[in-house]
Amino acid sequence: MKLNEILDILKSNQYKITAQRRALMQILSDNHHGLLSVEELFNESKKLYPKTNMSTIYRNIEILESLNLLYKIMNDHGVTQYKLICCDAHHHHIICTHCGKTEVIDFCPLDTLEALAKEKNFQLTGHKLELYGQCSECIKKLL
Amino acid sequence: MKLNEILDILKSNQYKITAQRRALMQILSDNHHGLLSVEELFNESKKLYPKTNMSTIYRNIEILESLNLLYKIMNDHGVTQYKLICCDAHHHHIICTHCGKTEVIDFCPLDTLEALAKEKNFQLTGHKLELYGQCSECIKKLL
DNA sequence: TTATATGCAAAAGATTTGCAATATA
DNA sequence: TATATTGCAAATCTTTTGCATATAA
Repeated sequence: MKLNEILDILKSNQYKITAQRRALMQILSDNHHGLLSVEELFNESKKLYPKTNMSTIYRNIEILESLNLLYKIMNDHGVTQYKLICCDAHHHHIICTHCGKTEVIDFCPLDTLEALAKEKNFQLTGHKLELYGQCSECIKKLL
Repeated sequence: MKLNEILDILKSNQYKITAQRRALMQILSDNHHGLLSVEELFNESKKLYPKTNMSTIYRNIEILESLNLLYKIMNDHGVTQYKLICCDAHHHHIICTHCGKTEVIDFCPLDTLEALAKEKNFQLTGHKLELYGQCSECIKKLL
């Protein structure tokens, strides 16, 4: 998502645009690479606005989550990582377990999932499909 | 998985069977309901062996994870939850977001996922497919 | 008997909160 | 100016660790 889009969403929800908030949104918006931990978000934000405080990062993550703008996972080491949810169509990711790089997967078995949920008498409200592996660069590095 | 199976795996890996360990394994083994948090594992274990300590729970979770016997997710509230991995065929779950109940889903689009990974030049090492919804009992309760 | 496991308490790490000061709109 | 936001430090919560003691095999 572009920076301006996020800022507009925030504004239209009565949030003010501060320098520290803008820095964090910039980092999230620019990040096409992968998933970022709170600490990474903090460190990157500081590069744009050195005074940023960790509580500010947490508080803004909370806001983004409440607006359903954040995709959140726990990696294999138990670290929570974030990424902006793209505005475009629903999709899934393949995630490099070595460097954290993600790519969008253009596949979703939603119809099947809905049928399966119905079979079990569950009302399906969401689903998660994540692929894990090693990207080509990391495979090279690891050889 | 049955209690004896887990205990056998532990024994064959040179782990001793203590009362607190047995209690935890019992809880995990008996649990066909859903996913349990560390705190729940602790409280349930205490019912079987009151002296059990929280560190013991953590240390045993660590062992089970190292033996790849535990399925671990972070729920929507950021709480880590566990469940024994069944020995039988690879499968996925549908999870009730209200009560935590899980049921096994007999579907996996693995072939497709492998093809997708190949397309992206990723070496696929794993994947996660989880369905979230509300089970029939909870739907009734929530009405 | 010996290696492993445990309890306890302290340490480490992650996240949240209260409050006074600051900055946005 | 009024309200939301931030920084700071303390509080809270979760998880890990060191070490002496206890226990399984």
